[in-house]
Amino acid sequence: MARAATTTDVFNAIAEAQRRAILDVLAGGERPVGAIVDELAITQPQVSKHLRVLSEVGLVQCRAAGRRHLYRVNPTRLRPVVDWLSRYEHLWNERLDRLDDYLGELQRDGSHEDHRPQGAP
Amino acid sequence: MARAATTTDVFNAIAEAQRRAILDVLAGGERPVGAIVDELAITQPQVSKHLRVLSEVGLVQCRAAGRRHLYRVNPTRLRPVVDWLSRYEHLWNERLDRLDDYLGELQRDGSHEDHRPQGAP
DNA sequence: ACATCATATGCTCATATCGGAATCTATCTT
DNA sequence: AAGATAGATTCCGATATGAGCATATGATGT
Repeated sequence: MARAATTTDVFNAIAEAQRRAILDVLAGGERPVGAIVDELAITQPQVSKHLRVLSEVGLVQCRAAGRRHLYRVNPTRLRPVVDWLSRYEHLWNERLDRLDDYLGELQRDGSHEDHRPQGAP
Repeated sequence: MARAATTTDVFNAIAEAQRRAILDVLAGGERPVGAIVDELAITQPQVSKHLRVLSEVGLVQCRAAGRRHLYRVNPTRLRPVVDWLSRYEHLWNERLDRLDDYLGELQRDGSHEDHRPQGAP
């Protein structure tokens, strides 16, 4: 056997730095492919292929809008990674810092606001 | 270029399921190679090779004790992954659950006990 | 219908991989 | 010293990869 397929699981999908970069762009809101191509220095076919991988593991979702395909990140699929990491977080001592972050966030927005539809300037 | 080397960064190193399994074993404490071989169903050479990869990215450290090599996990090296994930955690609505986990942990340790919000089943 | 824009797919290539089997090195035991 | 034990390393083969480039698909506007 060679290395596991990138579409095997989320761990393999996010192993590639460019795929993480794409997700980072999409974390700013729904974007067409071209916007990713412009923002990162990757060719359009590469972006499309990476989006395909991300899509197959469910990390992004697509919506057709005219001749454009709008991609958005689906962060819930990162859960296996978060869960796995949670076994190790307690091994180093930053619970308090992280707790403080969460408390701060909680206090700041106070409500359950969820899908901010991209405040495009 | 082919896929990035597994030793490129932590993301690539933990992409392989067996390597994560090895780390999981080591999360239970320092272990010799043979203990990993016994606990997981992997051949000794494979375990050694995986340990080498994990070692090169700093996820494990080795200590020689006689003819045995005791490995232990170095969880601080998971930090890049945690940091990257933190950009996405706020995008899904589990702050409260996670907060509760942290609060629970905290209460068990005994420090900071007055941050507990009311209710929270 | 046609030209154009936005995206997806197909191909080829070089490369790093994981697994298996054999072997080497270092240390302990008798 | 000889043998046994614990790990590490090397060689091999099969495979999936990411990049580049050309091309196909599909929607828009005129």
